[in-house]
Formats: sequence, C-alpha cells, structure tokens
Amino acid sequence: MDVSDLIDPLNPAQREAVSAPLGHALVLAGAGSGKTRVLTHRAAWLVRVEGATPWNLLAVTFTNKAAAEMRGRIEERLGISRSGLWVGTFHGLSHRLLRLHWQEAGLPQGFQILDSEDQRRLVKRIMRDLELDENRWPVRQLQGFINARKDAGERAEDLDSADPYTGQMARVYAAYEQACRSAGVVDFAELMLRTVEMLQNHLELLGHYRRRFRHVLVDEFQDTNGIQYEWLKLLAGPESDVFIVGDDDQSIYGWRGARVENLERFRKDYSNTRVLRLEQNYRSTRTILDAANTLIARNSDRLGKKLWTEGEAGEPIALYAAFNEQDEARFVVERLMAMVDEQGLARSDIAILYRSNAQSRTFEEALMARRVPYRVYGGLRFFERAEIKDALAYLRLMANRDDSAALERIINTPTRGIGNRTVETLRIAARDQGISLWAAARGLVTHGGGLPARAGNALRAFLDLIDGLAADTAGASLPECMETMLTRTGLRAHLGKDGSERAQDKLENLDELITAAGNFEQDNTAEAEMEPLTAFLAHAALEAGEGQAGAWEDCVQLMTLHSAKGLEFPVVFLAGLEEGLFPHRMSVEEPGRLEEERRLAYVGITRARQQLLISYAERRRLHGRDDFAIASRFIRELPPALVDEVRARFSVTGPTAAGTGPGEGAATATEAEFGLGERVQHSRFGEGIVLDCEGNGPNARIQVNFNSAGTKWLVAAYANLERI
DNA sequence: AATCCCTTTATTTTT
DNA sequence: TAAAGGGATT
Repeated sequence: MDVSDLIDPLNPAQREAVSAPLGHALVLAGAGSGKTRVLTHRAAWLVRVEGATPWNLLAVTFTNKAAAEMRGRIEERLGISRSGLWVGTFHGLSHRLLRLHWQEAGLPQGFQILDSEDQRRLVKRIMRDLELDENRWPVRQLQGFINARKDAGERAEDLDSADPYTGQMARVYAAYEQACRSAGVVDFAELMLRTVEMLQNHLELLGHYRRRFRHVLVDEFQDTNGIQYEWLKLLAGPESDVFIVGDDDQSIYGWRGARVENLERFRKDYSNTRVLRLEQNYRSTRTILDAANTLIARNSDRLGKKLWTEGEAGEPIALYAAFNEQDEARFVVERLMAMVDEQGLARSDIAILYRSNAQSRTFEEALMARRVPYRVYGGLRFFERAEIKDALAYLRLMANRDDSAALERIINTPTRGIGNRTVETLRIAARDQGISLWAAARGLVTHGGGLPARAGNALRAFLDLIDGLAADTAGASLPECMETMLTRTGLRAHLGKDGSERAQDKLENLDELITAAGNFEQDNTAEAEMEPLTAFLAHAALEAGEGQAGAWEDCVQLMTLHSAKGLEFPVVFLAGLEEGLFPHRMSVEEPGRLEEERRLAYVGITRARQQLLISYAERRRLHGRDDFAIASRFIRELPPALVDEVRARFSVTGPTAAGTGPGEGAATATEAEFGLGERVQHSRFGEGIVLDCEGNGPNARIQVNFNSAGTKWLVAAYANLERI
C-alpha cells in the first residue's frame, strides 16, 4: 500500500505520531509545529492503513473554522467527500446528536438554540420575576454562574442550597431551566450537558456510538472544559482509541472554564497513552523562537517543550518605547507603510496585535489618517446584529409559538401598540398558569381577561400576523419565507424608515440574510430530517458568521492576542506591552492568572514568521485618564541580545549607540540614569517624579513633577538630581 | 413612543 | 473618555 503522500512530507516526530500503533496518543504540539497536518494525516492513516472506515472516525475541534478546515483536509487525503465522517465542534456534534435523538434527550423536535445574548435576556427576565435586586445580583454574573455550573456538569439540584449565596443562584438556575424547558430552547452549555446526560441514560445509544467511533481525534485539547472532557470520555468507549493534540503553553482560555489539567488527566485516565512531542517549528525565525522559549520557561508546571528550527536567525526583535499611545500608533503605521512600500510586503502579511479591544482605536485612527486599508477582527458578528436577531426572532416564533424569548423580543418591534403594560399582563398570566407567553396571549384574546379593548385588538392582530405568516409560508422556500415575513411584519419598513446610513446598512444586512438563507444547504443526515427553517435557525446560532466585511481587500490585520491564536503573519506588531495592560492589572495578583498572561505573550510572539516588533507607551490615555506606565515584565523576560531598541524620537549618533540590550545601547545616558516614574531629589525643589526625558548627552533635558514646586523641565547636566 | 439625561463601567470570547 | 443601559420626561 502506498502511503508515501501521508508520510513523506513529515519530519520524524510527525511521522511517529501519524503512524503510531493503535492505542491512545497525546501529541504535545508546539506553535507552528504542523499539528493540523499531523491530525489530518493521522485520520487518513487510520482509514488507509489500519482499515478503519470514515464512519469509524470522530474528529472534534472548538471552532467551526477549524472543523471546516479539518474536514476538507481529511477528505482530500482520503479522496472522498460527503462520507459518514463526523467532523465538527463539540457544540455542533452535540447538536447533531440531540437532533437525531431528541426524544431520548427529552427535547421537543423543533428545539432551538439560545445564543449568549438570548440567554442573558432570559436570565434577566427570570430575575425580575424572582424580584432580585440587579445591583446585588448582576445578570452577567448569574449567567456566568449558570454556564460555569453546566460546564462542570452540575444541575441546579446538585448545588448546595444551604449556603444562602449559592442557594439564591441555584434558585435562578432552576427557574431559568424551567423557562428553557417550557420554551423549547437550549443554550450552548446545555447542548453539551444534555448530550452527556442523554448518553448516560440511554446505554443502547451510548453503546451504538462507542462501537461506531473506534477512533476519536481531538484538536486544541488544552481548551477543553469539564463537561467536554466527560463528553469525550463517554463517546470514546473501551474499544476506542483517542488521539489528542494540544499545547499547554497555549492555554489562554482558563478564564472561561478551559482546564489545561485535562491534558494530565487524560494521561492518567487513558492508560498506555503514548506521549509525543512536536517541537520542530516551521514558522518563525530562530530569534523569535528563542525569545518565545525564554519567556515561557518562566512558567511553572509545564509539560515541557522547546521549539527549535533549522531556519535562519533572522531579524532581531525591535522594541519601541513610545511617548504615548499615539506615538506608538504612529511608529507602527510608519514602519508598516515602509515595509509595504520598500519591501513589497502585502498589507495582509502584517498584523497588529494587542491585549484589549480598546487599543484598536488609536491604530485605526492612525491607519485611516494615512489611508492604509485595515481590517479589525472581532466585534459584532453577522447573526448577532440587532436587525438580524429581530428577523430571526420572528422566524423562531413562526417555527415555535412557545419560544417566549423570541416573542418578547419582537412583540412590539415595530411598535404596534403592545406596550409594557400589556406584556406584563401576559407575563403574569403565563406565570400563573404555567404556560408560554403565546398561550397566555391566546387565552386573553379569546376569553377576555382584563385587557383594555385597544390592547386586546393589538394583541389579536399580532397573533393573527404570526399565525398567518406561518400558514402562508408553509412549503415556501427559505428566502421566500423571509421576504414575506420582512414585508408583512413591517420590520423592513421599520428598520429603514429614517434614511440614515445606519438604516441603509440594516436593510443591506436583511438582504444578506435572505441571500444567506438561499445559499444555505442542509448537509448532514440529522439536518436532512429537519424542517429547513429549524435547520437554518440552528445554523445561525451555532455559526454566528464573520465579524467584519471587507476581507477581500489587501488589509493590515488588527486583532486581540486571543483571536490571533492559530494564525500566523510574516510581520507582527505586538503593541501595548505595559504593566497593567499586558499583563493586565486584573491578572497580576494571582500567579496562575499571571502565567496565563505570559502564555498569551507566548502566543503573540509565536504568531510572527519573519519579524516581530514590540512597543509600549510611557504614558497612555485610558478611561479618560492619562497614566504613566512602565514596560511590561514580559519585555524584561526576553533575552536582551535578541532585542534591538528603537529610539526614533532621538537621532542617536556616536559610540553610545553601540550596545545592544534594552535599557542600554540606543538609550541615552540620561535615560539610563533616570527611568520614567523614578523618584528623584533636587537641592532646591525637593522630591519629585521623573515624567519624561528628551535629547541626549549634555543637552538632555528631564521633566520632573515635584511634590511642592510643580512640574519643571531641567537640563540634566546642571540639575544634579539624586535618585531616591 | 421617542428622547433626554443620568449612572455605570471599561480583559480576553467561541459555541 | 465614551458607550451602553435604565429611568424619567415630554
């Protein structure tokens, strides 16, 4: 059998992983070590060498993008398409299982999925019903609590209600679950938990899948949470082999429940696990890898891994100490423009990475001022836009009248005379009778019940509108159905009624929704059994779409470090490396959280192929306040020999520029003597803090804020300042 | 029902 | 600073 196409392109470590004998394997794959290739080749190997069929494989990822890529590459290696291969995200696969076995799962056939925003609205609704003070019990906190409990596999009744605090939250959890049940909806965490419970309670199903999935492959294992680990342990039975790939050094989602310990746990739970390491890196220069290795070596409890390359040392890492965030942006943009103009680099080869989203603004302004095309990743996704969610809420209600969350969203959008009073009456009736809002409305309209005539008429008109739409669009195609809905509900007219640009955007988004519905293909067995509308709504919830349009243009890429994971760029600007910002002040206290910040820095550094440029600002305007900052400890943790300090503000000539490490070399004597923020003593003005330095040599001036004498510029040579 | 004004809050995010 | 949400006002 010729498997040279699977084996030849691999290095020895990759080869060992791909062709490992059957059994469990844990592949510790460093950044840029070819883990996706190993995973896909392993899948193909199992079929072509070990005699598995695609039907025997289960491949799990975290994002839809990764799932699509893996499916494509496995099918390519196998020369097949549309086989019985199950590749998907944890949530996508759970969804599929629940659709196939909705009865066993105790769900209505047309159940729908709540996204985070839907969930938050619902939790808020519940808390108002329970008359909880939202200041004492923030909604987001309750939402986080519920999700965290579900991620740990716990139901409300599993919680310790003796503790008053937990007890109160458990009450909300229970009421929320009840509301989800009666509306026939599930949230993201519920997809996982419900699947686990279903398999535990239906051993015949469990046995079936365990017999089927002889080979389970998992990507990004360091990102799994408690329930995902349980899910895997269930589906991979005693006869199955589990092949997992992960990198403890790239675990950056601990704050949302990911458990790096699952890597170790796996090794204990699955006996005879073969542990393999992929340490050869094909992405970055030696300089970049050395920097990354040195930085991450400071973390404790690592599984241990050291990246190496056969490639060139490459450019040193550039470090720029900016005066403020605008100077930082100016430096970044001027540098990248020079690279594009002089080295012929594509703009899309350049990324600006930062710790928090708020930092993007300054870069956007600088880029815009110089007319450099750019793209900011993150932000609102297509299916999360308000107008799209309004439209989807109508569709959800058409598919399932009991979806009270959807009803609440659009019952008075556009305004149709159903105000808060009326809706409140509905809520009370629904709660008292234990029925959905729709059923309550139906009851009030048909039997009367204290509604003013005008409200009753408006409510009847609404009920008739939805019923009429559902009846008239039965059998219509999805786009036709949407078109009818948008017109008859008045939603389109409502959204477009002021002719503003914003309104125009919304109308265009609605058109795009219709297009998306037209392009939507039901492509798997579970969905084939579903109503097209139900399938489309699930698709909208599970795959929220792209963040920003404009990807076709050759754009500079702006994103947070978190969203950069998994990507690579020839040139990376890592901005805002300041204490308090990165590492973030909220994470510096706890050692564990600080180490996660360090891993984030490691992820950022290892995104760069050729060149890495790091910057920080000595003062930064944040929340309307100008603050002084000192360079991030992560800068100090890099090997000085690999870092070239750029001092664009001062044209430095002469022998003082000869050194190399940060803090010397290009830095002037003055700067070496007095760091920003340092406390100094002056013979006349007393104590003060160094704010700024300018110039070098005998002309150097230094700005000091004195406790009593105020802020002054002094000539360093004459000032005779003493460090305190 | 729309508008204004005040308070609050500001890390990271996929499903 | 600035954005978003909530409450009160018109």
